[in-house]
Amino acid sequence: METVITRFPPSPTGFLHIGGARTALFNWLFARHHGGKFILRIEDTDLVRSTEASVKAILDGMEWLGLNWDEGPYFQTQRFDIYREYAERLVSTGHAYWCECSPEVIESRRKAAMAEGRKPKYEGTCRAKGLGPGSNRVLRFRTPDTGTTVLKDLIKGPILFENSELDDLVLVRGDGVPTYNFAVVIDDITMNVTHVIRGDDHVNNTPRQILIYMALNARLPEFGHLPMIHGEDRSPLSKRHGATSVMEYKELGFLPEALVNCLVRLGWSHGDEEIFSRAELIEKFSLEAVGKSPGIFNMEKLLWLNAHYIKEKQPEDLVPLLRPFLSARGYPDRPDGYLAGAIGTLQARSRTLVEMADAMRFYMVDEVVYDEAASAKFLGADMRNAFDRLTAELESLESFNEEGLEAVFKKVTGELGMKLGKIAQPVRVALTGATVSPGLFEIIGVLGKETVLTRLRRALARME
RNA sequence: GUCCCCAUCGUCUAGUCCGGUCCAGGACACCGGCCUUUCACGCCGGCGACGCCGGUUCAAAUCCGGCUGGGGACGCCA
Repeated sequence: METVITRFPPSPTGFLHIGGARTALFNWLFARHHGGKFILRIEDTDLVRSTEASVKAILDGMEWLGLNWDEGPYFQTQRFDIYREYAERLVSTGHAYWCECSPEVIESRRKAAMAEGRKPKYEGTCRAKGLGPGSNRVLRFRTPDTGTTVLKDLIKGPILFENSELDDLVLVRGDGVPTYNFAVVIDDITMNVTHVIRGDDHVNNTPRQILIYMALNARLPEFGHLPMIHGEDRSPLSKRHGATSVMEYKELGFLPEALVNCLVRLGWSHGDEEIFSRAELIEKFSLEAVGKSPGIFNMEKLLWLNAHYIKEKQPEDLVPLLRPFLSARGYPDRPDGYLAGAIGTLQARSRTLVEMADAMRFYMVDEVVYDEAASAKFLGADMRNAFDRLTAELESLESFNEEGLEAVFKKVTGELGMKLGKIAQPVRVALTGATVSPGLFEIIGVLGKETVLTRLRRALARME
């Protein structure tokens, strides 16, 4: 089999969104699985809406997800000469002609057709005029009047289109800029793309594109159309469904491996498996296992996956990822080792880095803030004695490890004839300010002797 | 309106190509229980679906037709 070449061609009119990211991911995986090439191409022929900031945002998103490309990014605006050459070829072979119909006329005919319940189509007014190029004239493709165009879709199977349903699409605009349907075909031909994997919304463009390939005598690539991703209400994913930009997920504290895992399972499956490492994805990915029906993006599953990947990581590896969230909260700076220790106690309790950073507060601040209800309930005068004894015992404890701490707590509770549970919550409140936290001995181990004693004494002082 | 696509638990899906092994399996969420110094994690259990109607067949989630529902496209946007 020849080298597989796929591409991801975003238009730089916004951020890299969830749908685009999945398309990119599937193209990337397909190329990697087959040991082929993955090309990044920026489709910026919409001069008005394209921005450089969007290009940057898309590249950032790709990089964060780890979708590296082998060629590009190419920019369509830098390839006008190529398109012009192919346009001339189509004219000289009788596959394209110049049209002088004004956009206004076309538009009003379109509306009229819709109003009458007909499919709006360009009638071919200028087909036989034999016009040459001129200002404001567009170049149109001469679509065959009869016949059937077949799209052999790798995902959906064969789809038939009657050529009579199609009209003479514009290849080059009045200002000389090529349109999407023309530019993609030329790009995919000249970049030797072998597999076009893209969103479902392009199915209806495909017969037109196939006709252009045929007019150019170019070899057809394979096509695979992915079903769309919808929001909870089954409408196309948009802002009102929450975060749509990939980078927003980074800011919400998600790990790229979780998003990738979530995205790949939307439409693709491998038996009953849910969790896939990058290497496993590359090994197992195939278009045959891609489903045909649209899927709904499910935040709960993403959270579960993210929790999984947070648990799986080494605490040290989480430190640099968490730091931005920590400093955003204005916590004092702490050494890596200390942070890693704290993270280790929070991994099983955090679904996102945001949750983790929030839960980190008591590890970071110099003085804990007591939850009022908790302090009223657990830091009463009845605990004075126990805290007194505990403080004294801890003061003389050499190593603050689990065994030593447990021994101390057992000794004190034994002496006072109380259960561990009785003293645990008050100590927890004294150390963290709240009733919910990681295990007591874990916390003490991370906080260290000095801080623990300071916090216990401060709590003791409040017990009047 | 016209053309195109899709249809299994609330959600993601396995099974559908090659009918019987499926009174439909897994995962998320939800509900119980266990573990336990709190909360989580983990473990165990529960709830829950083949859109509808016909046809073919000894037998249909699986094949065929229709209907309904959803989505997409119909731009000098991509």
